[in-house]
Amino acid sequence: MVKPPSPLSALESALLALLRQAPLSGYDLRRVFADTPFVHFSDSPGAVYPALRRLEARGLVAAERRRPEGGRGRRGFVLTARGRRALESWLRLPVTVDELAQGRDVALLRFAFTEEVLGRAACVRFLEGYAAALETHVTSLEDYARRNLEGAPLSGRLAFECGVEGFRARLDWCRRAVTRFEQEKK
Amino acid sequence: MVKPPSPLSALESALLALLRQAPLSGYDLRRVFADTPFVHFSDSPGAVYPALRRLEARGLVAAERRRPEGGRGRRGFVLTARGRRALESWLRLPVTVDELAQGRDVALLRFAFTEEVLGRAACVRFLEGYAAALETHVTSLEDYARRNLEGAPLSGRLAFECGVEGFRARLDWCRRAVTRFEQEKK
DNA sequence: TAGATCATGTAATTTGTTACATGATTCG
DNA sequence: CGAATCATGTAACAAATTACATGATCTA
Repeated sequence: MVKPPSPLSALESALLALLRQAPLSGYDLRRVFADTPFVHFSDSPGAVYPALRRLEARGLVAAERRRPEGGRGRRGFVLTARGRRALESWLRLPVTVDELAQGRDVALLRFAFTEEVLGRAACVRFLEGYAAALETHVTSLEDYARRNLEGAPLSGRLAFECGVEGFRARLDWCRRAVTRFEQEKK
Repeated sequence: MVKPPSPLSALESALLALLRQAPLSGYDLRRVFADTPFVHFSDSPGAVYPALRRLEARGLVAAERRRPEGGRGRRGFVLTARGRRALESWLRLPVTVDELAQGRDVALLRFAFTEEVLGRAACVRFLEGYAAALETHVTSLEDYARRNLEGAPLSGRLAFECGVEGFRARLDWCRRAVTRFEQEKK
C-alpha cells in the first residue's frame, strides 16, 4: 500500500516552473512572489521553504549548496529530470470547467510557461482547450442567471454579470491569442 | 490576555451573508455552494459544519433546532444581532489593491450582498472604491509589464495581458454599474 | 559598530480536504 | 423492502499563516 503520489499543489507547481531555467534559492522564490504583482502566491517562509522540502523529498528538485561550511548557507535549487517531467505534465493538464469555476486562475499561469517548456504548438492547443472550457462555463453561468437571478437585487445581478463578462473577455482573449501565434508562425 | 477576535474567513463571511434573511441548515448552505456556479466555496461537510460551529461559538449565529428529539436533527441557523453587525462591517470593508492582486475576488462577493444589507448609496460608494483600487492596480501592472516583460516569451506576455485586460474590464463594469444605480434612482 | 536586509528555518495555530460513520426519510 | 438522498458530524491529514529565532552580510 504505497500511497499514490498526490498531485502537486499550485504553489509547488509554480515553484517548479520558476526553477525551470536557473537555480534559485528559497529566498529568490519568495522575492518573486513578493514582487510579482500578478498571480499571487504566499511569500512567507512558512509556505515556501516547506514546499521546497516536499519537492526535494519527491526528488523533483535538488539543492546545490553553495556554502556548506557554516551550516546555514544559501541553497540554490534545480529541477531534476523527474522534476522537469512533472512540470511538463502539469503544463499539459487540460483546462477543466471546474478549474474555471474555482476563481484563482491557475490555467493562465500554466499557459504563461507553456511556450518555453512545450513550444508554440502546445500553446495553441492549450488555448483551444481553454476556449472550449470557457464557452461551456459561460453558457452554464448564463443559464443559471436566467433561472435563478430573476428577482435578485440589482447589486447581486450586477456582480454576477461582472463575473460572466470576465469569462467572456477571457474567451475573446483566447481567440486573439491564437491569431497572434498564427501570425508569428509566418 | 484575551485574544482579539480574528477577522472572519471568506467562508465564514459568506455563510453570514447567506443567513442574512432566512434560517438555513448546514446542508442548505452546502447545497448553495454545490449548486451556485459562481464564487465557489467548498461544499464539503468538513468545511461547512466546523465553520458554522465557529460562528456559533462567537455568538454570530444561533441554532434553532427543529427536531431536538432523536439527537441529530436538522438545525437551522439564524444571524444574531452581533452576527448582523459582523456582516455589515464585512460589507463595509474597503476594497484594497492587495485584495485584487490575490486572485479570488471576494470584493465582488461583498458587493453582491451590499444592496440588500446596506442599501444603494452604499453600493455606489463601494463601486467608487473598487474603481479606485482597480485603477491603481492596473497602473502598477502596466508598469511591471513595461519594466519586466520586454524579452519574455509570447505566451508569458499574453497571459499577463489577459490578466490586465480582466482588471480593465472590471473597471469598465464599475463605471457602467454606477450609471445603472443612478438611472434606477430616477 | 549599529541597524537593515539577506537568508533560512521552526512552532503553534487555523483551515480545508478526504474519507468515513451514522441515522432519518423518501420513493420505486 | 432496498436504494438513494437528506442531514449531520468526526478523524486523519495536508497546507497555509503568523510569529518567532538565528546568524551572516552589507552599509551608513
